[in-house]
Amino acid sequence: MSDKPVRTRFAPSPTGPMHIGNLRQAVFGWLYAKHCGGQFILRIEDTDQKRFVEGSLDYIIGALRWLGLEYDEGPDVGGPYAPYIQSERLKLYQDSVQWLLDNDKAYKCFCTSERLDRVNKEKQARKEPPGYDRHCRTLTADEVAAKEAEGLPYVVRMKMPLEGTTKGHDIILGDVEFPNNTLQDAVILKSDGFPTYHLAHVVDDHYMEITHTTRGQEWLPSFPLHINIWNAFGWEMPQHAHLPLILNPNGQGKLSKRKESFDQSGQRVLIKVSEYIEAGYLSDATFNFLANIGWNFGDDKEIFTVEEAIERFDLKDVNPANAAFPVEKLDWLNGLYIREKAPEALAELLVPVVAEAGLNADPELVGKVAPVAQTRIKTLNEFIGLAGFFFEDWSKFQAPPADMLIQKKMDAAGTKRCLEASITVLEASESFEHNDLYATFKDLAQELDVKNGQLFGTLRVALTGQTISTPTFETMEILGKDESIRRLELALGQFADI
RNA sequence: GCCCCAUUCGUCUAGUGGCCUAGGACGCCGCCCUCUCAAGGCGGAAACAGGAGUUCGAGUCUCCUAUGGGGUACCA
Repeated sequence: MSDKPVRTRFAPSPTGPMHIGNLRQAVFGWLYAKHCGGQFILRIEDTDQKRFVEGSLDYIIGALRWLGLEYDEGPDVGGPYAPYIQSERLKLYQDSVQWLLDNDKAYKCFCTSERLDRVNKEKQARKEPPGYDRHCRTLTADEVAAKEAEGLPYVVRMKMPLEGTTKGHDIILGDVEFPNNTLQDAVILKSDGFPTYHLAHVVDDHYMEITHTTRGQEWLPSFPLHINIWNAFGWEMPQHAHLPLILNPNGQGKLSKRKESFDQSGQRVLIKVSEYIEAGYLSDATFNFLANIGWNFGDDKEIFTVEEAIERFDLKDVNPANAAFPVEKLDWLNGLYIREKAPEALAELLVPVVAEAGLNADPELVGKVAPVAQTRIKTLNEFIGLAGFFFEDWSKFQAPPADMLIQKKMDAAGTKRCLEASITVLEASESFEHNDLYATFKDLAQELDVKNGQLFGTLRVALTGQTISTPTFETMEILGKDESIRRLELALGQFADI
């Protein structure tokens, strides 16, 4: 092992919106680099032209920035090992492949896809494992020259060992080994001149001086291929960590953006990072949540800051087992982070949410409402459902229907009486501070011989038009005397005919 | 089919041979508080996949089976 500075990378493909499971892979790589005082690199692996999706780079960068995973080098920030986009590094891969060819570590394969299909079908018919039959591996130099002279397209395949085992070591999994007779002569350079992932990532990791790789366990089966590529070049291999996968909440299959899944309560599981942002999840809560899957802080501590996580994190402590996505825990965690925010800070986060909902996001009003909603929302967006009425046009407030105003074990006459008495009390009220209001109305309930809940419930509905809302007297205080009375009178109007 | 990885409460996890009568958290249930909904407080149910070994002693080590997951592309 060397004493070179630790360098990790996150190397997504630009195939569309960023996946939440993908973001967690980035968290672990980033955390390890930070823990070691090293560097974190963003590299774009776009060697498959067909899967390229316009705008992907923005999604990737946006997601990383949102979560606070700043990278030291990358396509938009540059760095000493630029470029950081694989399609801009083709020469390097082609030269590397040429070296392997020259040194008998790889060979050109002229087989057509038709022949490949046929070979596979025949193998299957004989109940043999599918795979390339290494037909071109034994071509003589003359034969190769002849085919090239014909202008036949070719791919380059890795010349894998035929016997023995390939042994590897993984930081999380420990020692792993694979029988070589089950390995394939994988394609490393495609006929379009682009390398495959297998070749490109090895070359890049080497030249970018990556010391520790992190990637999902779905890559484990190709680990022996990569080991053989590293060995063929004679390069010192970085340490590898195959991270556990995030499975659907029911544990069936890995979390995928291609097929939807649902949690226990029937809610669709959010997959794209942008969906989490739009739904009003906080980045620090999301970070905490993601870091807690497959890794834990220790000391029975589940709530921690980014700094604390950096301090403690180590790849070797990552749990090797795949994990069902514990979505419901994010709601709890997010609610917790919301509650712990200073009210002003929360209000600041809420202003854009209110505006986004098409409401009047007056910062002063949001500042008043935020504290009374704080313990009642798990995501920023829930603020709208609970307290959105504050930000509607007050002059357009409609009186709720009578049956909504009438509380349990009450009738229209009784409700009317409550409203009338409440208006009288409010008009006479000197203080509009919610504690005073509470005391006043508690007395009124007694006078009227109704339960607190009956009187307060009617007031709540009259004031908010909702049965679930911010607390009644806090609401009254924010609405102010005139508006409160006006709304009660509107409600009273629903009982005009009795 | 073949190869690889994994397996502790419903879920995320602690646990690296005696400290385990298995700890924490979410969720769930109950009680308290209470103007709704929350939050908060208190309490509860709930797990070492199964079988053989190794050992004085196994959740912890080995093997087998089962189950789950991943891979098996000129995709990453």
